[in-house]
Amino acid sequence: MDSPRPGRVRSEAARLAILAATRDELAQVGYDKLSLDRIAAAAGVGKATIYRWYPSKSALVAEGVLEGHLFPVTPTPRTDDVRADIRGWLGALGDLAPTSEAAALIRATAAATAEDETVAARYDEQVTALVRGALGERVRDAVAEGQIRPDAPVDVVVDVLISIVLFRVLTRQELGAGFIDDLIGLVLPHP
Amino acid sequence: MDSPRPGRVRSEAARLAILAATRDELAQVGYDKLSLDRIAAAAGVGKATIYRWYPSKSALVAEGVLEGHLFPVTPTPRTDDVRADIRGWLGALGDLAPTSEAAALIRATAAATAEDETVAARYDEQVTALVRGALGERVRDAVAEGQIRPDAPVDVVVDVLISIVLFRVLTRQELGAGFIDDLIGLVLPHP
Amino acid sequence: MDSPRPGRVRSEAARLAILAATRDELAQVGYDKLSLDRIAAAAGVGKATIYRWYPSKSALVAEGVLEGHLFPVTPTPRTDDVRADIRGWLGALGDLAPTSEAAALIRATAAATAEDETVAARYDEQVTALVRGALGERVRDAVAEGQIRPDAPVDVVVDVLISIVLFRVLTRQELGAGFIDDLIGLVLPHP
Amino acid sequence: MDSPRPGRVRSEAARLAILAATRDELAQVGYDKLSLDRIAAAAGVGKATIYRWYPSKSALVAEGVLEGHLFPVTPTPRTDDVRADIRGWLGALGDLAPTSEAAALIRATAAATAEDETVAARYDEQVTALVRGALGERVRDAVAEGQIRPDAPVDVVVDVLISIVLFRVLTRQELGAGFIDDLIGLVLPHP
DNA sequence: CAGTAACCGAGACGGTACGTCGAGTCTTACA
DNA sequence: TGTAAGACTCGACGTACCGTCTCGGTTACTG
Repeated sequence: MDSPRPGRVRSEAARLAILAATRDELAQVGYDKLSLDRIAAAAGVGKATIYRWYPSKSALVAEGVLEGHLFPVTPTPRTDDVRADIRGWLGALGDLAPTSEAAALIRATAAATAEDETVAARYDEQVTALVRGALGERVRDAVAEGQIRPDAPVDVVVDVLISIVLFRVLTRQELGAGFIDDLIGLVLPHP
Repeated sequence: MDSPRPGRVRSEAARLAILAATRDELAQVGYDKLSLDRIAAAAGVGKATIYRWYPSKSALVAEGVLEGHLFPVTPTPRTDDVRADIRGWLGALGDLAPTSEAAALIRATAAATAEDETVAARYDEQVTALVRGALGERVRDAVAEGQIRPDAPVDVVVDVLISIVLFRVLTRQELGAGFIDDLIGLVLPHP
Repeated sequence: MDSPRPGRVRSEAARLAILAATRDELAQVGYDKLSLDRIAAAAGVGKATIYRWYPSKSALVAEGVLEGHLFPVTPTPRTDDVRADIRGWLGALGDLAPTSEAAALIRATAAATAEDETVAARYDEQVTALVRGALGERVRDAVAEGQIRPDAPVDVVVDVLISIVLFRVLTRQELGAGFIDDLIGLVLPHP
Repeated sequence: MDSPRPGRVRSEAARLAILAATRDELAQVGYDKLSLDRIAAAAGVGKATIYRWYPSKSALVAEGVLEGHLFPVTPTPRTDDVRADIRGWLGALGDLAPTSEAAALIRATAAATAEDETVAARYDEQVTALVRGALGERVRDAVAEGQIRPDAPVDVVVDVLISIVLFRVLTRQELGAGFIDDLIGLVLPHP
């Protein structure tokens, strides 16, 4: 006889549809006006299915952050020149139009971070830590290679870079080439 | 000549009560959960009186920013040593407990900035510009006095300082003395 | 001696404009949705001017009734035949389309009467009494002329006629020729 | 076959609570001042639940009429004497104090009928038709038994009776014994 | 003929209720 | 037992009126 194991298995399709719909909603209307009714409808999912796994709106956003579905962390291509690399990374983010979907996502995530402490914790673990790791490694290598003054406080440098990007996106200001050059000159000091 | 419009004049008492109640609400529950019903009740004001003057929740917050009722910009006391001055300013902001009312206000304002473009513009004009002006003047004087390397990009330095403070408040991370020292060493280079 | 008080005299133009606008509003949207804001705007009058003279919405409607501006009491043309006269009066009211402005006014007045006791009293004095007087005189004359059975209860006959008209207008039913003929045969009995 | 729609079924308890609260409100404050907020609170029901099923205030009243929860149609006890029966029915309604809850309900329903066409239709189907049916049957039987002149227009007689009652309740006039006797003598003619 | 007092328009005020929408929970039928 | 559908309570939204209250300005009688 078969062992009757009643119960339907969790639908992975539903889970992914929920996260995708959440990301779309976030980008389009922001965190404040996020509607779980709309997300459920767009994902073709019952509202209860969302609440079965995410206890609240902010938990859903946090989970999206955790999954990496929300925040497009641009990888840093690597060359021999650390300043060119960082300039490329900043430039890519700086080229984001303030009206672009990616910028809207960043702003929505920032709003969620401001509103909810658990989202802030998730954001820090899953997004900031990744960027910090990647940038930090690149800068540390550059220090080892002698491109940067050996006493440069690498963690502070990385935090400054992240902060500046976030600030510019939040306030919808451009991140111009001149500003980037000055910034690199300031925080990546020659030996 | 501007002819005074007929009708009863706007009540200044109501205006101030609304802004005060808005500030309280913002600090207590954040931008996302702001309730105009509650604000109106707390201010002893009809809801229509709020909507008569502010077309939306974000406009109300923007007006609060404009009036300077929301954001407590700590003035920079001035000594002979620019690094001590900046260290004092950063330290005062760094001492804000993440749970303090002032920190909650900053986070709420940041959320409003992220959600709404017009708030972002107001924020930039009325808050960032003030801080930028005060810090910029201090740093420029220091450059003139020879405390800082003459080719330091003052505007970038100031933006970095503001960004870092905002980022730390948003992510609810402490702004420790070590971090502050490293930061000052990095962005206020000796000649 | 009794000297008339100084000060500006009441504006008759404003008074008439208010009553006219009230009548228009009543016919268009009914008593329930009557808006004093709209009436004031339509009459080119300040809201306070209305409230200076009428303590409430229902008082305004009552005053309109009193002035005879609201209810078009169709006069009864008189011939030798009382049944033809009454048939003519009923027919004129019966021809009112349920969507006509006059029918809407009657319904609005009925609603006001139902809602407010003072309006009911005014309605009775100023409208019902008029119709009762005119119809009653006509029927009494007919009794005297021998067209109607002498023991017919004239007041009851008149009340029946008024009631039937009001009921039909309220329920938006037609007042057909057959019904009218049967009604006249019933309540205007031959000697 | 009607396939049952998915989803939670409509709560009968909520439906009945809404109708009961509506009846109470109608009797207390009348149609004009009906407050759906108050009804929802009294019924222990969310406002949206009311609006889910009734598109407007008048539709809610219409449904109440349909359910027979609003209008207490006094049944006609039957004896051998049609005039005594009708006199009893009129007397029962005539004894309603103008301030009684039942009279207030009738007035409120009349106001709703005047304001809204769909309520008028419902009222006609569900209330007038019932009374018309019961009274009509009684009168027709009396005609067959020879108590009333055979050519009496029964439908008109019944409409006259209903109209008179409504008119008296609307205008808050008493329905005295003398008036009732005269009325019966007029509309229920002996053979 | 200047004062002055009641009038007027306009419109802001504190409230109440509207009809809609969203959050988070619960209850169906189905798979 | 998980799922889509959808009804439920609660509470906020932004709008419309209510009835009251200033405003500046306009008559028209009075001293």
